[in-house]
Amino acid sequence: MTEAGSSAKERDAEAVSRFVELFAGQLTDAGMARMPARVFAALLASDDGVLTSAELGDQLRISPAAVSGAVRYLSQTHLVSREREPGSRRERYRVHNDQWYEAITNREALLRRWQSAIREGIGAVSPGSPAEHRLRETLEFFEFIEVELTEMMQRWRDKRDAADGA
Amino acid sequence: MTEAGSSAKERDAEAVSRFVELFAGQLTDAGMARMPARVFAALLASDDGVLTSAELGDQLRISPAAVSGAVRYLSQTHLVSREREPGSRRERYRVHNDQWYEAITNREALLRRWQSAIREGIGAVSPGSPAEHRLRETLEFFEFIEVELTEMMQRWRDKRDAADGA
DNA sequence: AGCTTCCTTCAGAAAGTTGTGAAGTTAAGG
DNA sequence: CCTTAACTTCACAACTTTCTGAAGGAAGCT
Repeated sequence: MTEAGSSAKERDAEAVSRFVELFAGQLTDAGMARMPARVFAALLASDDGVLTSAELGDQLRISPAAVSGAVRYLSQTHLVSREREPGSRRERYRVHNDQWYEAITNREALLRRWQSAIREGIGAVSPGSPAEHRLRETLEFFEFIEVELTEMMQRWRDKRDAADGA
Repeated sequence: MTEAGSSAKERDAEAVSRFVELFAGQLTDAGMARMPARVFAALLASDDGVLTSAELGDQLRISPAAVSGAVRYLSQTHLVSREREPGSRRERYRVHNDQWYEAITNREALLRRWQSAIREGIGAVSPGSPAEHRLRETLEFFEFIEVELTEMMQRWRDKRDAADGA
């Protein structure tokens, strides 16, 4: 009876489910919608990082429609990729570490929109006012962050490559 | 008639309002609740970075209750600070660039919770499995980010100090 | 001390969001 | 070519969130 006890040799479905819900909850708090968060967490904890629609619906007790909505969001934001096993109509969803690290740190589009909004603001306040100064500094800050994030991810890739190569 | 035309010498209340709503919208998209976002944007665009409750309610067309809720959130998250002019019951809210840069980049608490959740997950999957490997790398990534963000903000402060000192 | 002004809290109405069932679409497989 | 399995879309119901008006409380001013 090696698998009946809590020998920790085998995957404990219940403990995995607890993790999935816990981590999904954190992601939800951080702003991600609930279903995408749960699907993402389930994929992260899955054995090979791949699950089918049916497996997801089954594990999370949600309808096919909910799975569909969640994976659409996740693949649009590049947190997971969809695959189709050739000669099957079963779709598979995969989480790939390299991909989703990039996805969550790629705030470039967001930062650009913010910068653009701030420039609007600079045009609206009185020239030379403290408000203008404040907004200019804010703009500089966002520009700084944008560059820094890019460099940070390059450092991460280097670190990963070094670790894998060793 | 210098102020009647669009000479851009004066603050254009309507243009400022457009900026406030635009930027607040971006913040809302990024996950911030609407009222806090609007209040924050209004403070950013205000002349001295200070507004009273009444001014905020007036400018944004919202009830005192809404102002109250918004500033409670904003001061809890250190995006604005509250002041009380001595000998007045009028409260004033101030946005201070240095403070809120730190606030929005300080994701330490969040990252810690994520790390802790991931550790749970590592305990739940089969030792030696790809799932374990994936979760361990994820944990490393979050630890990396935590350090990097700290260093990034130090670089920002240095840059600011250098610019101000010059 | 009492009045007044301002802020906060709270219950509830209005608005928004989410997930489901059911119908529709696509493509494999006999 | 028809059947059938799988995914998607859509309308709606349940649930949440949000903002307001009204009542309550704190602190200055006379």
